[in-house]
Amino acid sequence: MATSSTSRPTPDAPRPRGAARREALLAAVLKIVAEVGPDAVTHRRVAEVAGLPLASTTYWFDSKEHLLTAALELAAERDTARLLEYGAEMEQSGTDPLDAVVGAITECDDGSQANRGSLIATFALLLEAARRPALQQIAQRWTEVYLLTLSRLLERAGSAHARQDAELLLGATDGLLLEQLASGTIEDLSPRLRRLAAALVAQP
Amino acid sequence: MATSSTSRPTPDAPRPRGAARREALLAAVLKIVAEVGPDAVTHRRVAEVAGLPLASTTYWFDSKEHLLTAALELAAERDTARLLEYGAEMEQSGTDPLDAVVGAITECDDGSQANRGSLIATFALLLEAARRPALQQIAQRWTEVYLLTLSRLLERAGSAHARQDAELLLGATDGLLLEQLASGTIEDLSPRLRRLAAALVAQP
DNA sequence: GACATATCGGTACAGATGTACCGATCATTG
DNA sequence: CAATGATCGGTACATCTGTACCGATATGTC
Repeated sequence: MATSSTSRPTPDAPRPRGAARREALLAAVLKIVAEVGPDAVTHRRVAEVAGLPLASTTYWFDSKEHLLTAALELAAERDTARLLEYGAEMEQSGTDPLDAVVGAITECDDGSQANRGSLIATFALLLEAARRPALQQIAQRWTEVYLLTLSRLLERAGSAHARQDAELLLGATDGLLLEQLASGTIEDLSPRLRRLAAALVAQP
Repeated sequence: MATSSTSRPTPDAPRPRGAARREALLAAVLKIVAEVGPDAVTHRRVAEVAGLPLASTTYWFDSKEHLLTAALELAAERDTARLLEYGAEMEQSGTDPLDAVVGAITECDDGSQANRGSLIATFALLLEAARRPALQQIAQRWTEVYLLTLSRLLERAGSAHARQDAELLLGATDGLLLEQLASGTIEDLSPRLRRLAAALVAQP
């Protein structure tokens, strides 16, 4: 057995031999979620997309549930890592804080056709969290990292209620993105978010 | 055959005999989506939840796809009807426009435990629309009704860019609700939305 | 009343599904 | 080198899936 509890091999360990397979399987899960939906994630399809035998899915992941959980974890980790890096970058360079705020959001979550798939996957997995307590912790940490980064930038931009403003800004972004996905429209959100950020910062 | 094209019997018609069954099936779909997820919507489960024989599902709906589409349509229709009513009410009574704006949103989409289920169903179906063009039209009309109602109220409240503000406000609401669902937290969004609305209206 | 049609309920079936199992192969340790 | 355990790949199986079918019943029209 390679993994009994949730995602044992990845975190620390000196990377077991088949770790590449594990990652290929997770990548396949995310791809399928994005292109077809979470209900299309079956052992056979995951194996096929990853180019691996069926049994590899049950070897590396105890169950389908585990497969989905690990995939959300991976997506969240990647996203937060990218965001933290971006945040540090913006704090060092002298970029206009308001630009940095909008950039921090649109950088990761732009509505481009290329990212549309992974965006759908993200929302789908977030929604899964609404029903599985095990995933809620991941979702919490995820939004927490976003809020921390945003509120720090907002503070530099002169916001008197940086935390509250960050919450509203992040919420607006997620909501607008979801609406765009649902209605099939594609527009640049930057101007709107900039207007929102400006309005919030100007508020005493 | 009772229904060949998408949702024939419901719109006008003198209500065919088995309409009650049709509605019971749709209600069952929404219930399942809310409690377990869209992938749990199977003919057998729908029939069981609705207390009807299996064959009734294939009789009233051509396919599983049709079943889901009709369910989204129903949810959207109910919601928009309620919103339009609320909007008209607020315009007649002399309610403070800003209160009305926040009320229009929280009235329908409060985060109470009772509504949590239907809220999850709504988001799940919205996400389905991201992948099925047939649903995008419904999603578009849905958000359009919201934007129209909100922007009218915002105009009365003195907003110089009512339409833009409505978009941001609606986006923020959806996003915050989704984040709450995903992280398992339950808080009253009214104060935050009120602050947002005020900030937007104050912006020249 | 009789007839056509809508509705109903039970069942059948081919295919997909999650997962268990088992023997082969590989890397690593002693 | 031997041996031990991780890794692999193929297959089996009970169950669930969507949907088709068919005979029975209810309803409305002449």
